[in-house]
Amino acid sequence: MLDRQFIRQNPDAVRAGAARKGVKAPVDEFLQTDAAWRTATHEWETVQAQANTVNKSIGALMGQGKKDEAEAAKREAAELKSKVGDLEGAAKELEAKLREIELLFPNLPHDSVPDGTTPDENVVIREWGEKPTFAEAPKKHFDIALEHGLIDFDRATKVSGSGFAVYTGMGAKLHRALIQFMLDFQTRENGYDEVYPPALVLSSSLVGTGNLPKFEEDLYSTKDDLYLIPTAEVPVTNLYRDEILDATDLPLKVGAFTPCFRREAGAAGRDTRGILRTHQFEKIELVKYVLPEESYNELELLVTDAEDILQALGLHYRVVLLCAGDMGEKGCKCYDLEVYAPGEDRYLEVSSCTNFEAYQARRANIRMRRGPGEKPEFVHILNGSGLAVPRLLVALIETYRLSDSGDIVIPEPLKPYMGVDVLKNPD
RNA sequence: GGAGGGGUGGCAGAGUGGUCGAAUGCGGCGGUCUUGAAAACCGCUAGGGGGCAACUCCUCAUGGGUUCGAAUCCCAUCCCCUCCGCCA
Repeated sequence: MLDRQFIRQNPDAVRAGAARKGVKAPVDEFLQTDAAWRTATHEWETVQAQANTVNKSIGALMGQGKKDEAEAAKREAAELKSKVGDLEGAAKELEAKLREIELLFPNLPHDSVPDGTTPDENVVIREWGEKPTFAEAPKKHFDIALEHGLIDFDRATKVSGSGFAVYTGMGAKLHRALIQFMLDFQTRENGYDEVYPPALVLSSSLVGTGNLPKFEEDLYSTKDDLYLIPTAEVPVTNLYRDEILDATDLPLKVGAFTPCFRREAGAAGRDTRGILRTHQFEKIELVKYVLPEESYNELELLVTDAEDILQALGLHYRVVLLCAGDMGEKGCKCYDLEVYAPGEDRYLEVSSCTNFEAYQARRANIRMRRGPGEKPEFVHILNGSGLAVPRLLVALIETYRLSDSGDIVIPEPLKPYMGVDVLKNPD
């Protein structure tokens, strides 16, 4: 959601910003409805004010024992009442319509975001490490997973259909070790408060983050008006919905591990082998509530917080600044972290770090107050994965499988969690 | 699932159908006093919308209803608490 005042005063800037994302913002519809709403509201309030005055006078007249005058006032009030009802109905209807339109506006890209419509136009900001080299062509993760018995794809399909994985044995343990390591790291080293939120949420929470009403087809829903979360961003961001935070408590940093559920409706047939794209996956999510003037600085810090994991694991990756057309509707500025997977010979997105500015805060009504007597202001909200588990696991086993023996070397930080240094090739 | 109780401002806690957006206390802020602090005393202290402004409207869980008028009465929904049952 954008600031109403801003849209009124800068309709062209809103149109232009949305256009950079390849989205048409309903600016004209907004302006028209907004004007009608304000007119209707004014009319309603004027008559309501009259009615209030008359109603109050009735009480006073009764108190003074002026019965006749009170009766006359009652008749007048009754007339005003029906007028008020009509006007109120009209105003409320327009307000609801305005809100509906408002929720359809995309967020506007920041000035520092490059133009572009496809991933080809994203900009690589920096790379870390080097592409690992192998004596033989490195294996793909699903072959390694089968070789080591880390994942049972067939039984996953039997149990849940396509797009799921059953991690088995050391695969399950590695999966768990990554989660444990990342959460421990972000809470110990980077100052995030750990939270374990529900994986089922009300639709109102999804409106708050911007997933509804526009992107319902991406979500799994239940018969109970609850949705499965597509990311921990949803429950965590909504933690402070309708609250006014104390500015001195900012930045508020929350880290959460959850499963994530996505229908991947638009991605059927893409990345079908292995665990590159599944309907359920696990990740650690980092969410920050910050002062508006700090949010772009906080975005850079968020990116490095997520990078810390990849560096600790010694995995080659790059940081990509997404162009306006590729970053989705909700963000102002977004960096992707892409880890290199040797078997795939490509970079896999394991994190998207986004500054939403006040877009989500406005939808979810999350504000802060700078001091006593100050007006509440919307906070800026940022989030990023830190990181997504399956793709990280892919990069890990593809990077650390030794060509000659087929053994998988466990990187240093994971050893305490794994209890072993190497996954021996069973053959 | 059954029975009962309850949702009021940052918190606690009053509230008779008619100057109640709401007593009082605590907390917070400002002031007097003090070398400074404490204490005491005085004042201020909910959120949102519209309007340049004066001002005005809405909000006492939410949505309906009764009434000229609802925090107050009625109905529905949601949430919380207690007891019983069930359960990891």
